[in-house]
Amino acid sequence: MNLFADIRSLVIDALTAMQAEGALPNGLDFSNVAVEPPRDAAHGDMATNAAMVLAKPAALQPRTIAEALAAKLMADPRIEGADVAGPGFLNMRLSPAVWQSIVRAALIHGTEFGKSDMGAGQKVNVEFVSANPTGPMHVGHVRGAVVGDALANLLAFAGWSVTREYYINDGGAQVDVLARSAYERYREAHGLEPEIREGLYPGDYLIPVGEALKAKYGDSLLDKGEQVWLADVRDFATEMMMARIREDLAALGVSMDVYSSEKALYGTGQIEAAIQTLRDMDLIYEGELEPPKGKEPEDWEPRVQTLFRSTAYGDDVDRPVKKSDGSWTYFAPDIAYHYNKVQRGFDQLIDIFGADHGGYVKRMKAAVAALSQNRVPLDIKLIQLVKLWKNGEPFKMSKRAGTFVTLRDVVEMAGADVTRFIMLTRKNDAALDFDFDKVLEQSKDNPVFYVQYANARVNSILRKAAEAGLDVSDALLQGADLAKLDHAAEIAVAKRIAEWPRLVEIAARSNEPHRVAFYLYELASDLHGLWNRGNDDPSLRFIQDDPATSQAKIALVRAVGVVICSGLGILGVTPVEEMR
RNA sequence: GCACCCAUAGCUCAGCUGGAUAGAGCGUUGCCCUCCGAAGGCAAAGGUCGCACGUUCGAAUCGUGCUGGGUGCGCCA
Repeated sequence: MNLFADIRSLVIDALTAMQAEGALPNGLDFSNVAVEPPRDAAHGDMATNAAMVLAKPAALQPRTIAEALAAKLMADPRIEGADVAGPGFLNMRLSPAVWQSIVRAALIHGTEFGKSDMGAGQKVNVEFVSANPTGPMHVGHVRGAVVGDALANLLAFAGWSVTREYYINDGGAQVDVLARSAYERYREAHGLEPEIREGLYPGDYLIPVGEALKAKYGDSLLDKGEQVWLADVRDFATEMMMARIREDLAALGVSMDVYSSEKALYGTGQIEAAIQTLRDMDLIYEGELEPPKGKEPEDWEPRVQTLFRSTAYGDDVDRPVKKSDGSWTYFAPDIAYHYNKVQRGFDQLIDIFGADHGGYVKRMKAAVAALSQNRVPLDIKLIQLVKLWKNGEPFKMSKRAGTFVTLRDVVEMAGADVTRFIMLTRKNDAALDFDFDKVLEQSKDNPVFYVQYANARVNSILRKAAEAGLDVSDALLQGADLAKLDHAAEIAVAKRIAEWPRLVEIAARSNEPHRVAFYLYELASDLHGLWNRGNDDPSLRFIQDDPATSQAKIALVRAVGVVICSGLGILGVTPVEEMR
């Protein structure tokens, strides 16, 4: 289904045949032979660098190889022309039938068109969001949630078996702070003045937690010491926050397959076991760390800690797994958690972190490399900041949350579809501006609108054609005489459609879902362009007097719509049928 | 001080894991609706790809060293 892969294997077959005939020496490595669309369309439809890559190892002139290869390739009916150009490129022109057949393939496979088996069913775990269960999700989490979810969709489309996972940080001091904050709201629910001291969470969202605590415990916790209520209130509040977070995720259209709890790792021996595994590899020792250069912490004094020899796996310094008082650092349960993922049999791990966790990447990769004996690759995607804008100025603060803009604010103001698309219009490691005014604008300045408009146009054309008395069912369009799609402008759109399966593989290989968004923009642009050419050249209008010609043209339009829907599906954006 | 990320047109950004004359959108200039949705399209102008070496047949892309910006750097998570 991937045309580029098909042509590449055609090239490889030709090269192999040349070896059999003695035109090329045996034992050449073909892995660097690439088949790509040339940047400049004037160079043809496909280009291969085979002659340049093989010239040196074969001890032949690039031109000699290229000419022999061209002659071989010309025997295939799909190849209409093959010219040697530049330093040794072989430019191929494909027969129109090739492109026309792509349109048919898209119609037959529908939104399955472009699916790949590249992942070969390997198990990949995508861990994302993992927001602390101490409050509702805020803007900072939204981009990570969208990127993680879209990446998971993309990998599934490319043939991986994907697990979406959320790691609940419910084991540290921050959930005690949550408990104390909720307790003040509990007191408030009894008519007492809450004491929201410095360091507690001030947001309104804890008021319902206080009321729920009152409903459950009555006044039995009032005027009691922390040792009486802390654990219960902590569990109760954490549970309520997680319920809230699940709702937030649902509002964005994200659902997790697995929620893993940090707290659940304590007391089960899992942390000890993970650390012991490292110790058995001589990667754990007691030692002192050098003070950080530059700005030294004021209260620095050397302490002996339990350290992980992460430098053995490329980290800059060894990292503590225990604090000087002997308790675990945050890193220790995280090691155990990643060990758990390795033991569950994943072939690949992906973590989506905020950019402020950049300093954590090397040690986490070191831990996974050590614990999996370099079997399981860990890719960590760092998500850069989102800056919100409204009315030309930075948008800050939420009335509800007190200190931050919540996910709910964003989704209510922009809608889940718009939010998701915009969050995917930058690569993950570049900062992103999110302007509420621009993302809702109905113009070509707004990529969401532009792509949605293209899909609405497809539907509009299908409606008009039906009104004109044409049968535009997929079954009929699949059988259309696509040889009638002979105009260069139409072939150009078919070429773009042909890129889709390849783009899916490129995006999946690099774990970069944003590429899908950019591709859809280009495809939309092609459709808008073709549409407008119909203004000047009536022969390019989709609905013609001749029903067979109309069907072929509408088949092309429908194929564009299919790919847009497929791509939007990966991004998690609902295609609109009609603009209002 | 060290590590990681970023630097591409006036502005906002793509750029296929090394390919040919580096691409979009905005903005500027000039065009296109008696015609399937002009909420759109076409065209022009605009570049030492931060700088300097290096690897290569070939570098925006890979390596090294700089410059400028962001993030992080034991007893937070």
